Amino acid sequence: MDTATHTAAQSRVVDAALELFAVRGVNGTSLQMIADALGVTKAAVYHQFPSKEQIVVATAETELARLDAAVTAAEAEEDRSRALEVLLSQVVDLAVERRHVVSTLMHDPVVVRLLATHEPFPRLMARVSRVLLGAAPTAEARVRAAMTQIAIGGAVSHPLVADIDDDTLRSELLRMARRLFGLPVDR
Amino acid sequence: MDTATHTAAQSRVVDAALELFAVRGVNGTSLQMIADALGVTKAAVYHQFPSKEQIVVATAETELARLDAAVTAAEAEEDRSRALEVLLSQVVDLAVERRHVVSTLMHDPVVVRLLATHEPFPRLMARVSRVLLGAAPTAEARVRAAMTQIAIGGAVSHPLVADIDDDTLRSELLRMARRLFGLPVDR
DNA sequence: GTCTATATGAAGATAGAC
DNA sequence: GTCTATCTTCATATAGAC
Repeated sequence: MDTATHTAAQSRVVDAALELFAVRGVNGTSLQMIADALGVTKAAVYHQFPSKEQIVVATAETELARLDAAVTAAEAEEDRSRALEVLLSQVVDLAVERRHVVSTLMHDPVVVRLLATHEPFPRLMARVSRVLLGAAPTAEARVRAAMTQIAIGGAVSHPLVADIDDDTLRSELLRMARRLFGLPVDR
Repeated sequence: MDTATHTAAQSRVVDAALELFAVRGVNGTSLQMIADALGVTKAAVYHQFPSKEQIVVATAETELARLDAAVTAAEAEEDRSRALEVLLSQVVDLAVERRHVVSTLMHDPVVVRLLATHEPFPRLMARVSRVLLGAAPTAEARVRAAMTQIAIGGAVSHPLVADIDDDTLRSELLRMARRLFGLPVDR
């Protein structure tokens, strides 16, 4: 999942697109809007990416590179509790840091389809789920894993927490997540 | 929040629109698609609603009527724990029953804007939050309230729980929600 | 309540010059 | 890397007949 293969001009497109996607959704964001945000024409944007879909893929890749790193770190832990702790804390960090874009990327219909069908995204999501599920994928474990992914990713952009600073939000989210998994909460 | 003011033809439009919105998002759903799903022409749809926006409003009203009922029931409880229990259990019921559409309605950019700006939706959302927050809107309480709304609404449509039957999903979600609020879990 | 037909604009995308 | 100009398709929306 390489971000390094992007030129500077491509990165500028991705950054501008991401901000717009977060507010208006992918389908609500036209190439004209992206071009306007960059102060260039549509044709200039098309010179960087062959289609709008490829811009969406590039934004998803950029954001998910760090999720990949987090799940890789978790998988390296032998003890299940430690693996969970590593994944939850890194995912919370990531979600808070990217709080203004994370919810869209998880819920936008276009992105959802991409994450479900376009490798390497489904594979990455399966790895995240595997760590959260543990050995026994009971109904309880699956509901808990689903709630965790959704709750962390979605809560960071909820109006109720809009004026909570990053540090507080991070620690509160982590407390809630640990509580769901029966991990020690205080540290 | 009246659903009864719709004619049969209007209700058919709303039902068809809702199914499409859930899969493709509002911006990804054209009036042509809605018309095709109903086997009529676009003009026939425009005869029922003056604009696409009004269709979106009607779908939101239809779905949120029952959330309104749930929060009204909760507000009638004097004891805070009982109010929470009433709201959580009814919201879980509602979310599970409407699991294929609930996530869209909470996250679609068009609907989100509507819920934030178009009365009576913001008022309803504020009432839900007030019950969940309780007397002291601390950071912890706000994060918990945000996580709860998001987790219940979003988890029901998560791939991980796709093949869990409604009854199991309902009881597991309720267990998780109660755990977050320190309510008794077993019953 | 539904139709045909049409207006008007904006979307994604391409050609080719600078 | 960016531009102007253009193509095609599809969007929302309206007029008026049946």
